Amino acid sequence: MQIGERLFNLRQKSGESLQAVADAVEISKAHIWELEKGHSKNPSFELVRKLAKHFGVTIDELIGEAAEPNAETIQIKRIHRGLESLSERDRAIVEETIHAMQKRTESTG
Amino acid sequence: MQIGERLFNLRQKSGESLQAVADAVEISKAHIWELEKGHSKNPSFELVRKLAKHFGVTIDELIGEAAEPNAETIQIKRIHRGLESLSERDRAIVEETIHAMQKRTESTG
DNA sequence: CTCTATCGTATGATTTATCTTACGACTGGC
DNA sequence: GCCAGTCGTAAGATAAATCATACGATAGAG
Repeated sequence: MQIGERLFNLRQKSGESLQAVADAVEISKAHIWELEKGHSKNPSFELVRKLAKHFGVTIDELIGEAAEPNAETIQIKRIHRGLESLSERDRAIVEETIHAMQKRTESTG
Repeated sequence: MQIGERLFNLRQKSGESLQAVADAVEISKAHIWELEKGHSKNPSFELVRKLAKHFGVTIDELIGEAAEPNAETIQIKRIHRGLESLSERDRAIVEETIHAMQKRTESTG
């Protein structure tokens, strides 16, 4: 179970500081650290939910026995989150960019 | 969200007393009552998990937050799929693009 | 080199979840 | 009638989560 260890791994993979995830889930960075270190176990359900959402993993992936996602999927999920804050118009631009990248990659290799 | 209300309904449906579910999830009956009455919100994740298991519902059914996909989330999911076919390098570029868009939107209003 | 910001760490304060205990209302058995 | 048990309710105590703050180390800007 060790939520602390998972939390630490997820944070390392996403390359964020304690403060960054603390801000994202609206909690003190001290508490994030305490959770990672195991000085605090049994976080509230609400906090677990926020953490899972922020890291783009399911609650089972954060707490349960499910395997941890690799760096690649974390990057994708982080982008995914960023998309939500964009306007539909901007998202359309992003989508075109991706299509262009795909075509370029196809022809190159 | 009102976990208390859900809890009460589930308990009524199962016809159990406060003490019965308290025993089942290994917690005091007082606390079950406090949760139902809303005198305590934000139970620990572990407790929520036990309660869901005891009542035979999923955590989502206990806490309740079913999200029907709208047009926006559909667009996002489409982009998400596109991301998977990109190289890590290209994805990093996409991410920067999104960040730039976010900043522009922030400053604009 | 110095100043400043940010990193992880850590401690003591505060808030909140959770527990212990007890109450009055209501039952069923004697 | 009374006694014992269980019900939901509630207040007060305790434990634990969460916070506010500060420290030394490190890295970058000037």
